[in-house]
Amino acid sequence: MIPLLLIEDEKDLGLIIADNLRSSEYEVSHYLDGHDGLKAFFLKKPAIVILDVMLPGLDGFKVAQKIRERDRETPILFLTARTHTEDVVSAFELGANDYLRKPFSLEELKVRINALVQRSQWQSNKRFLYIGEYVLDSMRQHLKYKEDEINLSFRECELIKMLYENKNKVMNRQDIIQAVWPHDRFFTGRSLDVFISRIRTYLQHDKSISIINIRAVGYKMII
Amino acid sequence: MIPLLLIEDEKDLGLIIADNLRSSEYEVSHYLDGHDGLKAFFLKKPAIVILDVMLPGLDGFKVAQKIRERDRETPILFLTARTHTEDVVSAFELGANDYLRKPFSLEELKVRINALVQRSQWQSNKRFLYIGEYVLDSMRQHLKYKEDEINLSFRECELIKMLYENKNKVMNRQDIIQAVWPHDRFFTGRSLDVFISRIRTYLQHDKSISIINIRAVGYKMII
DNA sequence: AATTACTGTTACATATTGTTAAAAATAGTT
DNA sequence: AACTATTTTTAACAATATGTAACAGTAATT
Repeated sequence: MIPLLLIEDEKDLGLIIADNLRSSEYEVSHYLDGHDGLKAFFLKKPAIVILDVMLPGLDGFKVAQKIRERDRETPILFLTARTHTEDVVSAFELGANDYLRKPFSLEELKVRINALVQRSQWQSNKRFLYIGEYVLDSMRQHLKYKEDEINLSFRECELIKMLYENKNKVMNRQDIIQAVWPHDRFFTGRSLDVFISRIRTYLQHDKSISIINIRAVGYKMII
Repeated sequence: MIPLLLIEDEKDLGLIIADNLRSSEYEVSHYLDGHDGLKAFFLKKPAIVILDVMLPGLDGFKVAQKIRERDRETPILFLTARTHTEDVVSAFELGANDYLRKPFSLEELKVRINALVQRSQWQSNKRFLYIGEYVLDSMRQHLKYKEDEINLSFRECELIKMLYENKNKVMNRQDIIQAVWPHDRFFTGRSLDVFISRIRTYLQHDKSISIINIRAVGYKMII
């Protein structure tokens, strides 16, 4: 079940949406007011937020803004009755990921929600990562290149996943270590370098993939 | 300029869209037919694809499918005249990232495109700098001259980038140091001069590039 | 011209990273 | 428990990046 936060003041509409989504794979928390909704966000950490623009108390834009101050990942989908494009523009500027004009079909809403959740990192337990010409099956810890399949160890797999999910960004050593060796609090050794070396050789067949070092900072996977 | 591929068979609509987008920051390639558009995709590697559903030759769904067989990253936005939600469902299943119903406002289209491009990995429109006869891949930290490719270190790359982005302007020492050595707060040494010396030798093949010193002030890249 | 301040260049010292092999730890099996 | 296979860490050495020092060269100032 995927936790979903719905903030919508029209009681009936809210109920219908909530009901409909519950019957698929979502666990819906429904709030009628901006303040309550915002509080619930930080409490429940939903995978996605469905947010009405016009709300009593705190309007949808303000709620989105508050959310984005502390969370840049969770997708937000706006529901809007207004038709002005400026609204849409400001919604996107506030970090909205999509919007839907009322009236909308429930089918359409579901499609959008699925799309957003699927590509959001809430699903970072995504099983298959398509890394250049490689396919990483993070569940089975397999790395496939064309017909060849390599068995990865747990940490090898975690490291590749971590770098790929942050591709084209510099990841500093500490953050990588935190992510891949979460329990070793006094990790001082050079295992990371050894693992980097190893996964470089795994990934060497696709020339468009490279892991570069930023001296005294960390690593960056480029693809 | 961000490369954008538009595949739309209605000539006039296509022209209007292309025109409008060109005036912002997009470099639009417009194709009227699925087959041509698909070919163009692999040739031009656009940052985003705008794809009409109904097309002569290969329809939009098939084009998307073919694209997704080899590329899972580039965002695809569908334009559809049909209203059936099933269409939308199948579009998303094929890997579409968004869709827009005709008729739509150009403003809205732009908003959507911006949102998609921004969160896609193609933010690297600054990736390649064309410095005289050299090409700097600032992501991979490579400097290419004709067939030769040099691996740059992180700071070498930053320095070249910094000077090139401010070409023909005098940059004073402190500003350069701030940009390239952001953490070293008590950097007093002469590394900058040494690095300048080094990148001068890297860039020596193209006589039209020079880095001159402005005594007691800083450096200026002339090109 | 002599002095001074700054820059160019080279060589070297040091710190960080790359790579390989072996040791140690862990998990799986008999 | 003993043995085996696998994973992870450590150790050692090689390669590279960066900073420092030294000295040569150049421009400005006296």
